[in-house]
Amino acid sequence: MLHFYNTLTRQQEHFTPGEIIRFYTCGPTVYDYAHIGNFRAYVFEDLLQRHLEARGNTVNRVMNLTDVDDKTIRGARREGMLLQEYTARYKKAFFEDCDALRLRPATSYPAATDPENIAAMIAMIQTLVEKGHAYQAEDHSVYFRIASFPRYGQLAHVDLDAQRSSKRIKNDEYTKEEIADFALWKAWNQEDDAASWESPWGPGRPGWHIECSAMATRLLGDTIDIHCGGVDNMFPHHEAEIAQCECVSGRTFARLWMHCAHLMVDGMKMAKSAGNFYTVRDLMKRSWSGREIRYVLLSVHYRMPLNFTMEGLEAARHSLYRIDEWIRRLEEFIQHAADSAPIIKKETCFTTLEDFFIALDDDLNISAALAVLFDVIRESHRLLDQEILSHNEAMALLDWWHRVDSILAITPDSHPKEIPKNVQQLVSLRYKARAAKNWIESDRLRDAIKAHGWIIKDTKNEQKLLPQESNS
RNA sequence: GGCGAGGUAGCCAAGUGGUAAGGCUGGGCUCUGCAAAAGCCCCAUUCGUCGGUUCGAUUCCGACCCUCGCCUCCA
Repeated sequence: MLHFYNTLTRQQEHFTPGEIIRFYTCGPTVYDYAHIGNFRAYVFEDLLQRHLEARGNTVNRVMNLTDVDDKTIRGARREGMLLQEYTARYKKAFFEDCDALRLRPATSYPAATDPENIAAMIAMIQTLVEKGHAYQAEDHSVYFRIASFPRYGQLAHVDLDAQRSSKRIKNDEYTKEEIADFALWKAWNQEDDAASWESPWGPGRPGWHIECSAMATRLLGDTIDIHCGGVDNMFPHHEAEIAQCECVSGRTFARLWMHCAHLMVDGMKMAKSAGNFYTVRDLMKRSWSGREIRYVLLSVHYRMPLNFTMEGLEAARHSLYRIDEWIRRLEEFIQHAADSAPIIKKETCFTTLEDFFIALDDDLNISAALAVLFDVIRESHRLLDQEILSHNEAMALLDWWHRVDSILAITPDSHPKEIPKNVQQLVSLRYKARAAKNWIESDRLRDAIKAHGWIIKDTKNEQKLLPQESNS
């Protein structure tokens, strides 16, 4: 039974999936490399999708790409590039980073500037204007009339009347009926350069919120099952999406809203000025691998603030090695051990395997799920040590692991690195040295091999070579 | 000021009205010529503080302290 915390109701609710789960996730604004805070949200969404799929559901997930807004226009201008060229660069980078973090691709990645999306946005705005939910102001921009949608503020539990009287908000936009009214269509101005589309209200570009509303409903229908994002998108972005969609369709926009908490770095908000601002590629340059970054982002419950540190990455690395070693040992056991090992009662061991998935059913309780994994790892080592694990049981464990890893996606890359010739030579030299019990030479060669990026593990009758973790 | 999240061992982090999962670090041991990114074992009388309810609270209630986030376009 799936159970998720719904931001809308502030409660855990049963989630009953339909035939296809319609899932919308707010994607990046492609004006720069996405940072690990952004990716925390995407990893959380990936975990959710993978778990839903592991539970046998079909997920139709849409992630938008915001490729026109103030920042993209400014960036293109600064670099003297066309907007499309500029955003193409960061779209490409975004997908590279997604691959590095092993994010499952969404079903589609609509971009705001796709003609069919611009058309959908204009159609929505038109309907809103016709129904009296929107108006064109003196500056030629079109705004959503908050006063026409009493439920506005419901998701974030924001009381707009209180906001209105707040001193913090300066009424410096005189053209809007109310300060909180937000732009649906922004009239063109000089600084927009070529970022302009024709509309019934004159040339201009879409507002941010209408993008998501139009793309979500165009691709997934009026009512979607799950809508995710970071907490900071709750207000006003998601609030605005609800207002727009529900005023157009008259139906509930999203049944379930899920928001992940912020990521912090070294206990502080990540900021370029604080020098603690990381992109995925920054970390990979420092030789952290995608799966290590993924593990850190994955291993803290999504509704808890995540404190990202180098120590955390280090811990992730060691945890992953331990998992690697366990898989390696199981595989080796299956290969080498004939089915002569004594059969023990299967049922008495590993009764907790399903608990991994049951933990995730409970609002993605990843900590409890990982605890199951590590318990199983320890227990199977014990049984292997005692030589009472059966061949069949080892196969069953490996099978289980494949199901688990279809969610976690943390196995090392399946293509082992080619061992360079010079390293192979050093290894064979070391073999001879060891046969002659020349330990000084053996140790020297071990260091030499390590300098080439390979770690040696001596076992009873062979030298095992393992690549030091690098970008993978 | 308004709204919200959180304070559990050196660090990260689950959880429950009945006496504290898991990971990392550390210590011990096994293996090893020595090693190791190997394996096993051990490591919180205690869950921010102070009261209350209770046979019993880390878990429920109240107050207080601290940290963090959002409050109009930052995931």
